[in-house]
Amino acid sequence: MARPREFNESEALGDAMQLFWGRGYESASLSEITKATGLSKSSLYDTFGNKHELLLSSLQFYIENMVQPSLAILEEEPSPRRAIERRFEMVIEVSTAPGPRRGCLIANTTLELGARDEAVAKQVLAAHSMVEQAYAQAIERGQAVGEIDPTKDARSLARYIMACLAGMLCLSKAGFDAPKLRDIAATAMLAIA
Amino acid sequence: MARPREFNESEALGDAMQLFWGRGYESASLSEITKATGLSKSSLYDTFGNKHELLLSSLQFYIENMVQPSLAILEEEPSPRRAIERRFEMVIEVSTAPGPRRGCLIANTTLELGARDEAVAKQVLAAHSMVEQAYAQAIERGQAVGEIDPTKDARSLARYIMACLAGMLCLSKAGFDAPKLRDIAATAMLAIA
DNA sequence: ATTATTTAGGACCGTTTAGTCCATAACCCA
DNA sequence: TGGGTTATGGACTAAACGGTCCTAAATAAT
Repeated sequence: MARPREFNESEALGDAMQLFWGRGYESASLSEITKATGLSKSSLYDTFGNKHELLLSSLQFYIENMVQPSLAILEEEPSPRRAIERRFEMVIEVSTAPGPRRGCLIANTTLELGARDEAVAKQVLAAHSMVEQAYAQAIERGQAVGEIDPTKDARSLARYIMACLAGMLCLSKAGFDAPKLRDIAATAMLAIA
Repeated sequence: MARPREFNESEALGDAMQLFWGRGYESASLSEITKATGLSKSSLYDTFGNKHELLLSSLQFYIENMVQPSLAILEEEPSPRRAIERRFEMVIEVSTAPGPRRGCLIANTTLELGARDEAVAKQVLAAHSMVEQAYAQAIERGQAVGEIDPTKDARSLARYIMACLAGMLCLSKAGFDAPKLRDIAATAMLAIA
Protein backbone atom coordinates (compact mmCIF):
# COMPACT_ATOMS: atom_id res chain seq x y z
CA MET A 1 0.00 0.00 0.00
CA ALA A 2 1.93 2.94 -1.23
CA ARG A 3 0.77 5.75 -3.39
CA PRO A 4 3.27 8.28 -4.63
CA ARG A 5 3.05 11.70 -2.97
CA GLU A 6 0.22 10.58 -0.81
CA PHE A 7 1.40 12.63 2.12
CA ASN A 8 1.55 16.38 2.37
CA GLU A 9 5.05 17.43 3.26
CA SER A 10 4.25 20.63 5.08
CA GLU A 11 1.38 18.96 6.89
CA ALA A 12 3.75 16.33 8.19
CA LEU A 13 6.17 19.07 9.13
CA GLY A 14 3.41 20.75 11.08
CA ASP A 15 2.71 17.53 12.95
CA ALA A 16 6.39 17.07 13.73
CA MET A 17 6.58 20.66 14.93
CA GLN A 18 3.64 20.11 17.26
CA LEU A 19 5.34 17.06 18.69
CA PHE A 20 8.69 18.77 19.27
CA TRP A 21 6.83 21.71 20.70
CA GLY A 22 5.01 19.58 23.20
CA ARG A 23 7.65 17.03 24.13
CA GLY A 24 11.02 18.52 23.29
CA TYR A 25 13.63 17.13 20.95
CA GLU A 26 15.33 14.23 22.67
CA SER A 27 12.19 13.09 24.36
CA ALA A 28 10.29 12.81 21.07
CA SER A 29 11.18 9.36 19.80
CA LEU A 30 11.11 8.33 16.17
CA SER A 31 8.19 6.02 16.77
CA GLU A 32 6.24 8.95 18.19
CA ILE A 33 7.20 11.05 15.20
CA THR A 34 6.00 8.45 12.72
CA LYS A 35 2.77 8.11 14.65
CA ALA A 36 2.24 11.87 14.84
CA THR A 37 3.02 12.54 11.21
CA GLY A 38 1.46 9.38 9.79
CA LEU A 39 4.62 8.91 7.77
CA SER A 40 6.58 5.70 7.60
CA LYS A 41 10.14 5.70 8.80
CA SER A 42 11.47 5.41 5.30
CA SER A 43 9.40 8.28 3.98
CA LEU A 44 10.47 10.36 6.92
CA TYR A 45 14.12 9.80 6.22
CA ASP A 46 13.66 10.22 2.49
CA THR A 47 11.91 13.52 2.99
CA PHE A 48 13.66 15.14 5.92
CA GLY A 49 17.05 13.44 6.18
CA ASN A 50 17.20 12.54 9.84
CA LYS A 51 15.78 13.50 13.19
CA HIS A 52 18.05 16.46 13.66
CA GLU A 53 17.29 17.93 10.24
CA LEU A 54 13.63 17.37 10.95
CA LEU A 55 14.02 19.51 14.04
CA LEU A 56 15.66 22.28 12.04
CA SER A 57 12.86 22.12 9.49
CA SER A 58 10.29 22.15 12.27
CA LEU A 59 11.91 25.22 13.79
CA GLN A 60 11.75 26.95 10.43
CA PHE A 61 8.14 25.92 10.08
CA TYR A 62 7.38 27.31 13.52
CA ILE A 63 9.05 30.60 12.70
CA GLU A 64 7.17 30.98 9.46
CA ASN A 65 3.77 29.80 10.64
CA MET A 66 3.65 30.86 14.26
CA VAL A 67 6.17 33.60 14.93
CA GLN A 68 5.94 35.69 11.79
CA PRO A 69 2.12 35.81 11.68
CA SER A 70 2.05 36.87 15.30
CA LEU A 71 4.49 39.68 14.58
CA ALA A 72 2.23 40.89 11.80
CA ILE A 73 -0.16 42.51 14.23
CA LEU A 74 2.67 44.76 15.36
CA GLU A 75 2.43 46.37 11.94
CA GLU A 76 -1.31 46.16 11.51
CA GLU A 77 -2.48 47.61 14.80
CA PRO A 78 -2.66 51.40 14.49
CA SER A 79 -1.49 52.08 18.04
CA PRO A 80 1.97 50.58 18.62
CA ARG A 81 1.46 50.59 22.34
CA ARG A 82 -1.83 48.78 21.97
CA ALA A 83 -0.12 46.35 19.58
CA ILE A 84 2.39 45.34 22.22
CA GLU A 85 -0.38 44.94 24.77
CA ARG A 86 -2.20 42.70 22.33
CA ARG A 87 0.94 40.61 21.88
CA PHE A 88 1.11 40.10 25.62
CA GLU A 89 -2.52 39.07 25.67
CA MET A 90 -2.03 36.67 22.77
CA VAL A 91 0.89 34.96 24.43
CA ILE A 92 -1.07 34.62 27.65
CA GLU A 93 -4.02 33.08 25.84
CA VAL A 94 -1.92 30.62 23.90
CA SER A 95 0.29 29.63 26.79
CA THR A 96 -2.55 29.04 29.22
CA ALA A 97 -4.90 27.34 26.78
CA PRO A 98 -6.36 24.03 27.98
CA GLY A 99 -4.07 21.07 27.52
CA PRO A 100 -0.41 20.71 28.35
CA ARG A 101 1.59 23.92 28.66
CA ARG A 102 3.99 23.94 25.76
CA GLY A 103 5.55 27.36 26.02
CA CYS A 104 7.36 28.44 22.89
CA LEU A 105 9.19 26.02 20.63
CA ILE A 106 12.08 28.43 20.11
CA ALA A 107 12.55 29.02 23.82
CA ASN A 108 12.14 25.34 24.65
CA THR A 109 14.67 24.28 22.05
CA THR A 110 17.09 26.99 23.10
CA LEU A 111 17.01 25.80 26.66
CA GLU A 112 17.26 22.15 25.71
CA LEU A 113 19.94 22.29 23.03
CA GLY A 114 20.98 25.90 22.51
CA ALA A 115 24.38 25.67 24.05
CA ARG A 116 25.29 22.34 22.50
CA ASP A 117 23.82 22.40 19.03
CA GLU A 118 25.40 24.88 16.69
CA ALA A 119 22.84 24.61 13.90
CA VAL A 120 20.00 25.13 16.34
CA ALA A 121 21.81 28.03 18.00
CA LYS A 122 22.24 29.72 14.64
CA GLN A 123 18.59 29.37 13.73
CA VAL A 124 17.44 30.54 17.14
CA LEU A 125 19.70 33.56 16.91
CA ALA A 126 18.23 34.50 13.55
CA ALA A 127 14.71 34.16 14.91
CA HIS A 128 15.56 36.33 17.88
CA SER A 129 16.96 39.14 15.81
CA MET A 130 13.90 39.00 13.58
CA VAL A 131 11.63 39.35 16.59
CA GLU A 132 13.80 42.09 18.08
CA GLN A 133 13.63 43.96 14.80
CA ALA A 134 9.84 43.74 14.67
CA TYR A 135 9.37 45.04 18.19
CA ALA A 136 11.97 47.76 17.71
CA GLN A 137 10.10 49.03 14.66
CA ALA A 138 6.81 49.09 16.54
CA ILE A 139 8.47 50.94 19.39
CA GLU A 140 10.01 53.49 17.06
CA ARG A 141 6.58 54.10 15.62
CA GLY A 142 5.28 54.49 19.13
CA GLN A 143 8.00 57.01 19.88
CA ALA A 144 7.15 58.90 16.73
CA VAL A 145 3.48 59.22 17.66
CA GLY A 146 4.26 60.08 21.28
CA GLU A 147 3.08 56.85 22.87
CA ILE A 148 6.52 55.83 24.07
CA ASP A 149 9.33 57.87 25.60
CA PRO A 150 11.49 58.87 22.61
CA THR A 151 14.64 59.24 24.72
CA LYS A 152 14.86 55.51 25.18
CA ASP A 153 16.63 53.16 22.80
CA ALA A 154 14.07 51.28 20.74
CA ARG A 155 16.12 48.08 20.40
CA SER A 156 16.80 48.07 24.10
CA LEU A 157 13.09 48.31 24.84
CA ALA A 158 12.44 45.61 22.27
CA ARG A 159 14.78 43.25 24.08
CA TYR A 160 13.06 44.13 27.34
CA ILE A 161 9.71 43.14 25.87
CA MET A 162 11.22 39.90 24.65
CA ALA A 163 12.58 39.15 28.10
CA CYS A 164 9.18 39.76 29.64
CA LEU A 165 7.49 37.50 27.12
CA ALA A 166 10.10 34.77 27.56
CA GLY A 167 9.74 35.00 31.31
CA MET A 168 5.97 34.78 31.12
CA LEU A 169 6.20 31.72 28.90
CA CYS A 170 8.60 30.20 31.38
CA LEU A 171 6.30 30.86 34.30
CA SER A 172 3.28 29.63 32.41
CA LYS A 173 5.04 26.28 32.14
CA ALA A 174 5.58 26.41 35.86
CA GLY A 175 1.84 26.68 36.36
CA PHE A 176 1.12 30.42 36.55
CA ASP A 177 -2.49 31.07 35.57
CA ALA A 178 -3.76 33.71 33.16
CA PRO A 179 -4.62 36.35 35.78
CA LYS A 180 -1.13 36.22 37.26
CA LEU A 181 0.37 36.50 33.80
CA ARG A 182 -1.90 39.43 32.98
CA ASP A 183 -0.69 41.12 36.14
CA ILE A 184 2.88 40.65 35.00
CA ALA A 185 2.10 42.03 31.56
CA ALA A 186 0.40 45.09 33.02
CA THR A 187 3.41 45.78 35.22
CA ALA A 188 5.75 45.21 32.32
CA MET A 189 3.95 47.86 30.27
CA LEU A 190 4.67 50.46 32.94
CA ALA A 191 8.34 50.41 32.05
CA ILE A 192 7.76 51.56 28.49
CA ALA A 193 5.60 54.52 29.41
CA MET B 1 39.08 -1.54 46.10
CA ALA B 2 36.27 -0.31 48.20
CA ARG B 3 36.40 1.62 51.37
CA PRO B 4 33.20 2.18 53.32
CA ARG B 5 31.89 5.75 53.22
CA GLU B 6 34.70 6.84 50.99
CA PHE B 7 32.50 9.23 49.08
CA ASN B 8 30.80 12.30 50.38
CA GLU B 9 27.10 12.10 49.69
CA SER B 10 26.38 15.79 49.39
CA GLU B 11 29.51 16.29 47.34
CA ALA B 12 28.30 13.69 44.87
CA LEU B 13 24.92 15.34 44.90
CA GLY B 14 26.57 18.63 44.04
CA ASP B 15 28.34 17.00 41.11
CA ALA B 16 25.10 15.46 39.87
CA MET B 17 23.39 18.81 40.20
CA GLN B 18 26.09 20.48 38.13
CA LEU B 19 25.64 17.86 35.44
CA PHE B 20 21.85 18.15 35.31
CA TRP B 21 22.24 21.90 35.33
CA GLY B 22 24.52 21.88 32.36
CA ARG B 23 23.05 19.10 30.27
CA GLY B 24 19.47 18.62 31.33
CA TYR B 25 17.85 15.50 32.69
CA GLU B 26 17.29 13.13 29.81
CA SER B 27 20.47 14.10 28.08
CA ALA B 28 22.61 13.32 31.13
CA SER B 29 23.30 9.61 30.85
CA LEU B 30 24.09 7.36 33.75
CA SER B 31 27.63 6.86 32.52
CA GLU B 32 28.11 10.62 32.56
CA ILE B 33 26.66 10.76 36.03
CA THR B 34 29.02 8.12 37.37
CA LYS B 35 31.93 9.92 35.75
CA ALA B 36 30.89 13.30 37.14
CA THR B 37 30.22 12.08 40.65
CA GLY B 38 33.03 9.54 40.80
CA LEU B 39 30.52 7.07 42.17
CA SER B 40 30.04 3.58 40.85
CA LYS B 41 26.70 2.63 39.44
CA SER B 42 25.94 0.42 42.39
CA SER B 43 26.78 3.09 44.94
CA LEU B 44 24.69 5.55 43.01
CA TYR B 45 21.63 3.35 43.11
CA ASP B 46 22.23 2.36 46.71
CA THR B 47 22.46 5.98 47.76
CA PHE B 48 19.95 7.80 45.59
CA GLY B 49 17.52 5.17 44.36
CA ASN B 50 17.42 5.84 40.66
CA LYS B 51 18.03 8.55 38.12
CA HIS B 52 14.73 10.26 38.69
CA GLU B 53 15.13 10.39 42.46
CA LEU B 54 18.63 11.69 41.90
CA LEU B 55 17.14 14.53 39.90
CA LEU B 56 14.72 15.36 42.69
CA SER B 57 17.56 15.33 45.21
CA SER B 58 19.63 17.50 42.90
CA LEU B 59 16.79 20.00 42.61
CA GLN B 60 16.54 20.12 46.37
CA PHE B 61 20.29 20.59 46.62
CA TYR B 62 20.11 23.40 44.10
CA ILE B 63 17.33 25.12 46.00
CA GLU B 64 19.18 24.88 49.28
CA ASN B 65 22.63 25.76 48.03
CA MET B 66 22.01 28.13 45.15
CA VAL B 67 18.54 29.64 45.43
CA GLN B 68 18.19 30.19 49.16
CA PRO B 69 21.64 31.79 49.65
CA SER B 70 20.95 34.14 46.77
CA LEU B 71 17.68 35.18 48.33
CA ALA B 72 19.48 35.96 51.56
CA ILE B 73 20.78 39.25 50.20
CA LEU B 74 17.19 40.40 49.82
CA GLU B 75 17.06 40.48 53.60
CA GLU B 76 20.60 41.64 54.24
CA GLU B 77 20.79 44.61 51.92
CA PRO B 78 19.44 47.68 53.75
CA SER B 79 17.78 49.18 50.69
CA PRO B 80 15.19 46.78 49.25
CA ARG B 81 15.32 48.50 45.90
CA ARG B 82 19.08 48.17 45.80
CA ALA B 83 18.72 44.52 46.86
CA ILE B 84 16.61 43.75 43.83
CA GLU B 85 19.07 45.53 41.59
CA ARG B 86 21.83 43.45 43.07
CA ARG B 87 19.85 40.29 42.37
CA PHE B 88 19.58 41.31 38.73
CA GLU B 89 23.30 41.94 38.60
CA MET B 90 24.09 38.60 40.24
CA VAL B 91 21.96 36.68 37.77
CA ILE B 92 23.61 38.50 34.89
CA GLU B 93 27.07 37.68 36.16
CA VAL B 94 26.34 34.03 36.76
CA SER B 95 24.45 33.50 33.55
CA THR B 96 27.07 35.12 31.36
CA ALA B 97 30.11 33.70 33.10
CA PRO B 98 32.66 32.03 30.81
CA GLY B 99 31.80 28.50 29.84
CA PRO B 100 28.56 27.05 28.61
CA ARG B 101 25.41 29.02 29.44
CA ARG B 102 23.47 26.90 31.87
CA GLY B 103 20.66 29.20 32.86
CA CYS B 104 18.84 28.10 35.99
CA LEU B 105 18.35 24.46 36.93
CA ILE B 106 14.79 25.07 38.10
CA ALA B 107 13.80 26.86 34.91
CA ASN B 108 15.58 24.33 32.72
CA THR B 109 13.93 21.41 34.44
CA THR B 110 10.54 23.08 34.36
CA LEU B 111 10.77 23.56 30.64
CA GLU B 112 12.10 20.07 30.03
CA LEU B 113 9.84 18.04 32.30
CA GLY B 114 7.50 20.39 34.12
CA ALA B 115 4.35 19.46 32.31
CA ARG B 116 4.99 15.72 32.30
CA ASP B 117 6.63 14.99 35.63
CA GLU B 118 4.39 15.45 38.62
CA ALA B 119 7.06 15.14 41.28
CA VAL B 120 9.23 17.68 39.53
CA ALA B 121 6.29 20.01 39.01
CA LYS B 122 5.50 19.89 42.70
CA GLN B 123 9.05 20.69 43.73
CA VAL B 124 9.32 23.48 41.19
CA LEU B 125 6.07 24.98 42.41
CA ALA B 126 7.32 24.98 45.98
CA ALA B 127 10.54 26.65 44.92
CA HIS B 128 8.64 29.29 43.01
CA SER B 129 6.41 30.20 45.89
CA MET B 130 9.46 30.43 48.14
CA VAL B 131 11.10 32.85 45.74
CA GLU B 132 7.90 34.82 45.30
CA GLN B 133 7.58 35.11 49.05
CA ALA B 134 11.14 36.39 49.41
CA TYR B 135 10.71 39.07 46.77
CA ALA B 136 7.30 40.07 48.08
CA GLN B 137 8.77 40.65 51.52
CA ALA B 138 11.57 42.77 50.12
CA ILE B 139 9.06 44.77 48.11
CA GLU B 140 6.84 45.31 51.12
CA ARG B 141 9.84 46.62 52.99
CA GLY B 142 10.55 48.89 50.05
CA GLN B 143 6.99 50.14 50.13
CA ALA B 144 7.27 50.80 53.84
CA VAL B 145 10.41 52.91 53.44
CA GLY B 146 9.05 54.75 50.41
CA GLU B 147 11.29 53.20 47.78
CA ILE B 148 8.44 51.46 45.99
CA ASP B 149 4.93 52.61 45.16
CA PRO B 150 2.80 51.36 48.09
CA THR B 151 -0.38 51.25 46.05
CA LYS B 152 0.86 48.26 44.11
CA ASP B 153 0.42 44.67 45.18
CA ALA B 154 3.70 43.31 46.51
CA ARG B 155 3.16 39.74 45.37
CA SER B 156 2.21 40.94 41.93
CA LEU B 157 5.43 42.92 41.68
CA ALA B 158 7.35 39.93 43.00
CA ARG B 159 5.99 37.78 40.20
CA TYR B 160 6.91 40.48 37.74
CA ILE B 161 10.50 40.45 38.97
CA MET B 162 10.53 36.66 38.64
CA ALA B 163 9.29 36.89 35.08
CA CYS B 164 12.03 39.38 34.21
CA LEU B 165 14.69 37.19 35.76
CA ALA B 166 13.39 34.07 34.03
CA GLY B 167 13.29 35.90 30.73
CA MET B 168 16.82 37.16 31.16
CA LEU B 169 18.05 33.68 31.94
CA CYS B 170 16.25 32.44 28.87
CA LEU B 171 17.82 35.08 26.66
CA SER B 172 21.24 34.52 28.17
CA LYS B 173 21.02 30.96 26.92
CA ALA B 174 20.14 32.34 23.52
CA GLY B 175 23.40 34.27 23.50
CA PHE B 176 22.52 37.71 24.88
CA ASP B 177 25.63 39.31 26.37
CA ALA B 178 25.93 41.04 29.75
CA PRO B 179 25.42 44.61 28.48
CA LYS B 180 22.17 43.67 26.77
CA LEU B 181 20.99 41.93 29.90
CA ARG B 182 21.94 44.93 32.01
CA ASP B 183 19.87 47.09 29.71
CA ILE B 184 16.92 44.80 30.25
CA ALA B 185 17.39 44.86 34.01
CA ALA B 186 17.56 48.66 34.05
CA THR B 187 14.35 48.90 32.06
CA ALA B 188 12.70 46.32 34.27
CA MET B 189 13.45 48.40 37.35
CA LEU B 190 11.52 51.32 35.90
CA ALA B 191 8.26 49.43 36.37
CA ILE B 192 8.66 49.20 40.14
CA ALA B 193 9.32 52.89 40.67
C1' DA C 1 -1.32 -4.62 -20.37
C1' DT C 2 3.20 -3.67 -19.15
C1' DT C 3 6.83 -1.10 -17.32
C1' DA C 4 9.06 2.46 -14.53
C1' DT C 5 8.68 5.11 -10.62
C1' DT C 6 7.71 6.12 -6.07
C1' DT C 7 6.02 5.24 -1.79
C1' DA C 8 5.12 2.26 2.61
C1' DG C 9 5.95 -1.34 5.85
C1' DG C 10 8.75 -3.73 8.61
C1' DA C 11 12.65 -6.61 9.49
C1' DC C 12 16.97 -5.65 10.91
C1' DC C 13 21.32 -3.34 12.71
C1' DG C 14 24.58 -1.73 16.18
C1' DT C 15 24.51 1.23 20.02
C1' DT C 16 23.01 3.07 24.12
C1' DT C 17 19.86 3.36 27.71
C1' DA C 18 18.44 2.70 32.79
C1' DG C 19 18.75 -0.60 36.00
C1' DT C 20 20.20 -5.28 38.57
C1' DC C 21 23.26 -8.23 40.76
C1' DC C 22 27.22 -10.42 42.67
C1' DA C 23 31.91 -11.60 43.70
C1' DT C 24 35.72 -8.98 45.39
C1' DA C 25 38.22 -6.02 48.19
C1' DA C 26 38.93 -2.63 51.61
C1' DC C 27 37.76 -0.79 55.74
C1' DC C 28 36.17 -0.90 61.07
C1' DC C 29 35.91 -3.07 65.25
C1' DA C 30 36.71 -6.57 68.37
C1' DT D 1 44.01 -11.76 63.57
C1' DG D 2 39.42 -12.46 62.16
C1' DG D 3 34.66 -11.51 61.24
C1' DG D 4 31.15 -8.02 59.72
C1' DT D 5 30.10 -4.32 57.12
C1' DT D 6 30.17 -1.55 53.07
C1' DA D 7 31.37 0.17 48.73
C1' DT D 8 33.24 -1.17 44.08
C1' DG D 9 33.75 -2.71 39.38
C1' DG D 10 32.00 -5.07 35.94
C1' DA D 11 29.13 -8.46 33.85
C1' DC D 12 24.57 -8.65 32.65
C1' DT D 13 19.62 -7.69 31.03
C1' DA D 14 15.74 -6.09 28.49
C1' DA D 15 14.15 -2.42 26.18
C1' DA D 16 14.50 1.55 23.37
C1' DC D 17 17.08 4.35 20.53
C1' DG D 18 18.20 6.34 15.67
C1' DG D 19 19.03 4.72 11.35
C1' DT D 20 19.36 1.42 7.10
C1' DC D 21 17.60 -1.35 3.68
C1' DC D 22 14.91 -4.40 0.98
C1' DT D 23 10.52 -6.12 -0.56
C1' DA D 24 5.96 -5.30 -1.91
C1' DA D 25 2.44 -2.54 -3.68
C1' DA D 26 0.18 1.28 -5.86
C1' DT D 27 0.37 4.74 -9.13
C1' DA D 28 1.62 7.08 -13.79
C1' DA D 29 3.20 6.68 -18.26
C1' DT D 30 3.39 4.16 -22.33
